[in-house]
Amino acid sequence: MEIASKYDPSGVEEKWYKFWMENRMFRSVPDSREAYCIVIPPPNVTGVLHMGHMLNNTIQDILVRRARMLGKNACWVPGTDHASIATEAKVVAKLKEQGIEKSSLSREEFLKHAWEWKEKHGGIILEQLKKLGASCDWERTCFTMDEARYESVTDVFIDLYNKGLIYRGARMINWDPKALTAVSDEEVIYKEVHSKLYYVRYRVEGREDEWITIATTRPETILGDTAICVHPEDERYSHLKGKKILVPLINRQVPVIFDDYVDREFGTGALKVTPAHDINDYNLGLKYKLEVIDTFNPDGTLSEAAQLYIGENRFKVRSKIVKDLDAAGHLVKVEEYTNKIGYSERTDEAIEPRISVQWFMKMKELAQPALEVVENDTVRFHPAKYKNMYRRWLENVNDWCISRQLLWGHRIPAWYLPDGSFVVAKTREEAFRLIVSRNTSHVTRPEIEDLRQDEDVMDTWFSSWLWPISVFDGIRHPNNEDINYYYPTIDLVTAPEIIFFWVARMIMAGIEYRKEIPFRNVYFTGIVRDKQGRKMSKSLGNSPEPIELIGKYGADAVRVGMLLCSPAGNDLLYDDSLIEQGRNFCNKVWNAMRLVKGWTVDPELEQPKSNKISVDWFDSVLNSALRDIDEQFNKYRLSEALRDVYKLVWDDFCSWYLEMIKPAYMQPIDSQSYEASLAFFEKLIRLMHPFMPFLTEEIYHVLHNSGSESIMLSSMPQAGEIDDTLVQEFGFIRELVMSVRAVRSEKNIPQKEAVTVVIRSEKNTGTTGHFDDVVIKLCNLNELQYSIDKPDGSHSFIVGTTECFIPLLQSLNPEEELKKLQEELLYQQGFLVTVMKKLGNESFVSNAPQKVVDSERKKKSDAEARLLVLTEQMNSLKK
RNA sequence: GGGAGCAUAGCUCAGCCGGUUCAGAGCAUCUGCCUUACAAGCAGAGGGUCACAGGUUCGAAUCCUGUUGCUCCCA
Repeated sequence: MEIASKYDPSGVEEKWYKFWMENRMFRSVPDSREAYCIVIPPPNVTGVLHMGHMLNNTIQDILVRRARMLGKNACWVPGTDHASIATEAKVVAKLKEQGIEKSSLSREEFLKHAWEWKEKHGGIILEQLKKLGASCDWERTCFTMDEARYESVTDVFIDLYNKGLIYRGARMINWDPKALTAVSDEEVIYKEVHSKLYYVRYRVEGREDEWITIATTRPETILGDTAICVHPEDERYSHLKGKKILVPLINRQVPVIFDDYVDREFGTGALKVTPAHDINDYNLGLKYKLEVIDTFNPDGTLSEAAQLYIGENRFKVRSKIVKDLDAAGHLVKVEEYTNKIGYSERTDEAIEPRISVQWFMKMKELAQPALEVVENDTVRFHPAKYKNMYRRWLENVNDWCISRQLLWGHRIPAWYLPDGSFVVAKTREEAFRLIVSRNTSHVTRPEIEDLRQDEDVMDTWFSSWLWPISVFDGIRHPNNEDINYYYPTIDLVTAPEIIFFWVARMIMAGIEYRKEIPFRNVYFTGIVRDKQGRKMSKSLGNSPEPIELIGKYGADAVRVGMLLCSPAGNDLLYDDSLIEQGRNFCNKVWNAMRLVKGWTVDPELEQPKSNKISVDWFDSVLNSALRDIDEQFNKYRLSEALRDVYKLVWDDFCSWYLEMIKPAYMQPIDSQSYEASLAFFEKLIRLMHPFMPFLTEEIYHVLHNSGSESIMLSSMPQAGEIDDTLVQEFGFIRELVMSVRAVRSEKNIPQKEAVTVVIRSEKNTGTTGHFDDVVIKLCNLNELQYSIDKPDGSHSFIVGTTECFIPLLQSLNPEEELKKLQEELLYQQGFLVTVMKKLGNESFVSNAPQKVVDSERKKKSDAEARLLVLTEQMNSLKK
């Protein structure tokens, strides 16, 4: 049967994924083996697969497949995240298209639409992961809002409330006027923007023409001013003690306060204080008991409290009020100014700091143990540099605002009585029982129907932080078989961007609810960027479509290509050529299989010595590589591990071993060499399988003439004995072969034309001779001779410290060669001088370790030997 | 404004506790080959004052200090 000379992944990939699924090979249930578990960072239900997912999930799949082949019970739990804000926005937009306003729907009606949307779009990304080859246990697929997860989140909220770690209160929070919800500090992105600094003068009360000038970037908040603040030691303003200032346009009387918070160098040194709309002003307000006037509505328009511009957008008001201030003689000057403004991560709307009643979670207590486990490497970060970032955040962490004014999410289990008091409970009935049992001073006992549940839902991350526990239902059933077996999980693969949002909080939740870390290692992937270093994004349109890429090159090629250039934590500059490299590698392996598969075996044939030694040599090379690759995996250097595999397969196996062993055209091979080669090949594809699951499965079945076995359930090859001397000896042979090739190329001698090579040495002294037949084959020699005499009329070259000749080959260009030799001679002489200098240095010989001194001595003798040979060669050329 | 990290070949990076002929790998470039597994290939070659300036040391790409440039995180 003819096998195509180009590997075609289409068909192959689908076939094997189906095969794995039908045989439930990704399925994991607890047993006596060691558990290896990864929980997927749940992708957002609104999302589709992007390049970042491809990299991230390729890495997870490699880890899982390898663990499985190492005999562990490997379990990769997939799932998706409900993404409160993003999903709600999608649903609202879709409803709008249908002419339905969100406000016209009840909560239940809206949620019905949201669930419909989720059912329709929420699974797309998981289907796409299958194309990549992801070996998740799909029977365990979870969703952050399915029944078990929903209830777990509710339980945790109640538990933390009862422990006093969750509280409700009025605080300055980050308000998203577009999504109409509070967001946490972590969801605010600060961006540098060009804006203006307005200098506005306020009149001192009771004076006709005495003013104080402040500088502000937000003149629209002037209407909420309740004080002017200056530095207590600022002489420019000390006469204003006890005076009142009039807020422009509305003439509100406000006090002058003195506080060293004010930066005297900034602007005029006088600060307007708007406690309702700035966190620092808010703190000043608390300190000086200032009035708080909230001049904005939730949607960012001005409220009645502003007195002017009521109902108009805050940014429109900014230009209007500037005009009006100018007209009223209050505007002194305007300067260009650059400052940083917070934007909502999800809606990109400018955040409005706002005082609002929200639910908060105390972080300090939880942070401490979470910091410790990372500091002492109980949880290891790869690369470790992220520990710094982690530490800084945890040491300065603020309370977490966990309530959101949205409908799509886990509803806050708090129940209010008509008088505003509340209890936290799972159901209305429980809440009612709690109230009754409390037997508070209610004059009239409330009815159960009077209870009103909190309208808000929780931050999405408040469900994600439980993920490693909740996917095993370990919150509701802390002693179930799954959680006891799979928890703690082993590895987490994620992006550094969510180290605070998610990683840190999972560690906190793990310690709080399992008294145990949630994972032992965190592998941080880099960001996939385009060639110019820009982050890939839909809006820039600089990202290839992952599924198309897989269709064009094959999933294996994409996996290999992306990982090859992506050391942990380093960004990856994506280019199609990476994927081409992956595809070429697949093709190389495919063709190696065609070669080996094409051999005919002659059982009568005795194994030639050259084949025997080639087999022994490659065995050592393979074992050595297996050791190195193990080590790379242990250090989570996956990219380097793949690079080692790539070199082992392409260079050592294909370029050297197969060339050494392959029979002449149409000639049969002996059975021992054939079996050995097959065994090597099988080890190699098993080694490659985690990186390239589809191709290796295909080859596995070709090599085994099919069958129902799967490579993914076979075992990872283990390193065996390494014959160092053999490997070293081959090092010389490799150089010899390369030198002969170089001579051929230089002298234009075609490979077909056989030549003779003479090695200046006694035959069979030391280790020479074992590879003679290999050299003869690779270099197409008619003879390989050993002689201590230099043959006349021959071309010479040096391998290591040994002189070699090709007789009957005249130097085409003696001068050129002489020049080269001269350069080499100079280099060696210079080198010898530096070595001699070291050895002549008393303190070097006495201080440096013996090993180093010995190696310097070896360098010296080697250099001397080469110099001798060089001089001889030059002399003979000069003749 | 505070903190962290990086700077090595045209590009992306490796180089662990200072010491092997240590200045490396892959890609790209150049040269020669359609050699019977593979042109998605084979065989070769060129290319770097290791950002700059000092210091420690017998010895520095590696450790220390400063300078410059870039990136990230936090407020």
